[in-house]
Amino acid sequence: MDFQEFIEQGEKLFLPNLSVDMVIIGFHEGELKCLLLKIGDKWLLPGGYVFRTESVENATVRILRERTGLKDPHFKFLSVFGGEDRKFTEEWKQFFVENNLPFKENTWLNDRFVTLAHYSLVDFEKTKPVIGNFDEAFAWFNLDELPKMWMDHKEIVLTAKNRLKEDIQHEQLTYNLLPKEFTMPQLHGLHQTILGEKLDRSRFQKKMIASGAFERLPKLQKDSPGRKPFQYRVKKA
Amino acid sequence: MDFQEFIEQGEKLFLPNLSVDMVIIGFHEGELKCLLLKIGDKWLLPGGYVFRTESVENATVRILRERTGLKDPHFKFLSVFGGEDRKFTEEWKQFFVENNLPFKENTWLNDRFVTLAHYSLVDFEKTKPVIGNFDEAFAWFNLDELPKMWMDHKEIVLTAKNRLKEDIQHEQLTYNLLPKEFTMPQLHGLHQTILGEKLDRSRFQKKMIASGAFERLPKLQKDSPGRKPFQYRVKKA
DNA sequence: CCAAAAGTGTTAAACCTACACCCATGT
DNA sequence: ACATGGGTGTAGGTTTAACACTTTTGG
Repeated sequence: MDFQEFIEQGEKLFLPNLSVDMVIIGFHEGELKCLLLKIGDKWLLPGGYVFRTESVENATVRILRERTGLKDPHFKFLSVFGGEDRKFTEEWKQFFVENNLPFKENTWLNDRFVTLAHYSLVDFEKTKPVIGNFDEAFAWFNLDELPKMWMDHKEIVLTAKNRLKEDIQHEQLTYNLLPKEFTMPQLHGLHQTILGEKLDRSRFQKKMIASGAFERLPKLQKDSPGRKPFQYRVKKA
Repeated sequence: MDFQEFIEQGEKLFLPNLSVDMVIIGFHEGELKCLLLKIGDKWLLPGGYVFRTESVENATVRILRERTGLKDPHFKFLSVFGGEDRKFTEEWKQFFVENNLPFKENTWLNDRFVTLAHYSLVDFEKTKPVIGNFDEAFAWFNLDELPKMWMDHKEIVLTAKNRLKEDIQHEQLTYNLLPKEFTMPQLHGLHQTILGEKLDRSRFQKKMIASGAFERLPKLQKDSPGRKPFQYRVKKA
């Protein structure tokens, strides 16, 4: 579907007033990053709309795949953002004007939207972002150094950041941020980054192993200075 | 808004293809009950639609208040149900025909709906249910003895039941199911009912008190057989 | 005074914490 | 050999579990 089609056909193809947004989180060089797209001079979350003939879940996976190139991306529902005047009118207007496109006030794009926000944890190395119809660029931003963003999108990212902190306490899901095979030191550092605090190395290691979620691979990794760590993989059910 | 208005104006007033449903849960005579409404020969969850000029949250509270008569009802988001063919066409058709109403296939009521399901914990005694536009009756059903229900509404109730089990482990929220002042034996029985298992009385009591969420009232309650229990109240922040 | 209900104690096991210690490896 | 990074051990405190004990009250 190209640009023109999208604008013209959107109203017929998609469920109106409903969008799906994704906070796509990766881990790179000890920092949590979030994938954003640029439209005009501000950034926004990867997102999309639900086809009238498609389930919300399907739309979510489809949108994720389109933007990340991943076959089977992880994702989890985050929250509904449904403010009474949640519109992107100003942002779209600016974009259309700047690009010499014909701006119409009453396009479906300018309607009030309820969005179903999700977060997705991805392997930074495996993720090959692809920009969408309107997007000028993509970039990974440190969760603590977000750029100017559309509407409430920054708030959505911060909600995801906090939710991740909570979820990590109850579920084993952070391995989604690492390659299939990873070491305990890597997982340890990741947890410290997410929680923003130091975690005892010894205790962390034992807790993770005791959780039974991981299986140790007899191989060791090639590294440089110290002892070589074991690798781990998520235990298949 | 009366019946006719609702059908005719609905399309203009409400966000299309989006509904809000509520699993309203009460606790009565040692059993968890769920408030359902009757339309035709099946039952459904209290629910409604979001005004175009209203936030989702506002709609949720409004719908809850309308059906329960409670001023400040508790509620928590449950899940999105967004199947690709989630329609009530058959159910509405049957209802309209049986009531000699003119049925139109392509009314907004028969559209595909994405619903935002919530659960609400209420004080059974304080809740005075009110039926809505189409409803013939309301009733409280034991969560384990649900009647025939519309579409996926039974699934939604079961999702709420399971979610409640999980949430109870992490948050102090079950007091919403009891009167403002309650005893530990009451809270104990409630937890046992929700979890479906026996909990050590001694440990439960100490855990609850240690949580610091409750304050003991020096009063005792009048009862019949044994010792009189303390009453507790949620500690104000 | 006895049974029932509610509250409190007791003990052992399990778990968490904060380190200390030991092993492997590159320089 | 030694600094670095990784893995494991241990002593202490805290929390949990299971059940025993005590207090209060109605009959």
